[in-house]
Amino acid sequence: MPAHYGHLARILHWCTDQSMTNALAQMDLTAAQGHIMGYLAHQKQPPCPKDIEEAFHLSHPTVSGLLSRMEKKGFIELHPDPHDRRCKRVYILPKGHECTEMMHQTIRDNEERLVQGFTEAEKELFAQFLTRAIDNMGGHPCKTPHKEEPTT
Amino acid sequence: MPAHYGHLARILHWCTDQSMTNALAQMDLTAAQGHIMGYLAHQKQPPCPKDIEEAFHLSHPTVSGLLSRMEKKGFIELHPDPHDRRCKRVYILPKGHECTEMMHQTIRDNEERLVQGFTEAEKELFAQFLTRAIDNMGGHPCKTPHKEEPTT
DNA sequence: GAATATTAGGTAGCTTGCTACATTTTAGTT
DNA sequence: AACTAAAATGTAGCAAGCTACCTAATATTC
Repeated sequence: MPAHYGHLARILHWCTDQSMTNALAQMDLTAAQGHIMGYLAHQKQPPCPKDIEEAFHLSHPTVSGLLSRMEKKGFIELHPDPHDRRCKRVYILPKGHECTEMMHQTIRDNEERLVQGFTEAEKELFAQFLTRAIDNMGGHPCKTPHKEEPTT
Repeated sequence: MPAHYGHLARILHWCTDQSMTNALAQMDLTAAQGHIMGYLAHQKQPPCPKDIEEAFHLSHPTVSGLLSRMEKKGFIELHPDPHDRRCKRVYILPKGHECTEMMHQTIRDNEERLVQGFTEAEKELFAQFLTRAIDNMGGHPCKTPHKEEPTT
């Protein structure tokens, strides 16, 4: 039995995820809520829950629950869209804005740390290997899971 | 911004996980329940819930819930340990045994497929890169997450 | 031997994921 | 204009993770 690539990939993913989760916990955000904050910060217009569902491939009850908890903690506000009374719009409050730079810094730190001691050639090869392995597994069928998510 | 190694690792992990989850679903097992079946099959003695908690780093209420649902579906049976009335022992029923070879075959298929078209040297290098990246991230602090788990 | 500590497990209640069904509003058809 | 189809969200209820607190049985200690 050679190397367990799948298992190694799981562990590596777990490491980066853990790092972000810890950073978010210090701001009173759960991992899932942090992912959504990251998405919100990248949007030009306040998105509606439907947009979030599609970006993260989540069901609408899941998004609904996440947003209401984030609203309760004062990170966002939900207001009905005046042009379409079916929709709500998600607005970031100041407390929410404070999180995003912290999150981006965490991502940058992780990326740097992950390939610490790699030569430039090794970095390139590593990325190629990961990409080829993903392709071999049939790519990411649901387009790109967590597409807009700046996490990890 | 170079390659997002963390993100690629997440996607690769997702691919292999998906493959196992689909295989398990055909046997009326959820992913978490399948992981536990794999563990049970590798034990010499029928373990108690406590052993499972430690092997998978899960809380006892979580394990308790999983086992009771697996028992309800006829994959396992729980009997009190005659030597220690605090403990229960988890016994695999025939229906449970049917799952494990299928699971192992799925793992073998995934591993092979993942590095399809890789030369032997490339395989070795890939495993090294993954391991080095994990080390750079501080390893897997909680010893090895999902240690005994043959899944992925 | 009796009091105390540890250990295994249960229960309650939370978050985050899901599906299925109901509701409301907009869009499209005739 | 009225009817139907589609779209956005809400609600109910389940799985799987957690923490916190409780009970019962074994181990330890005095």
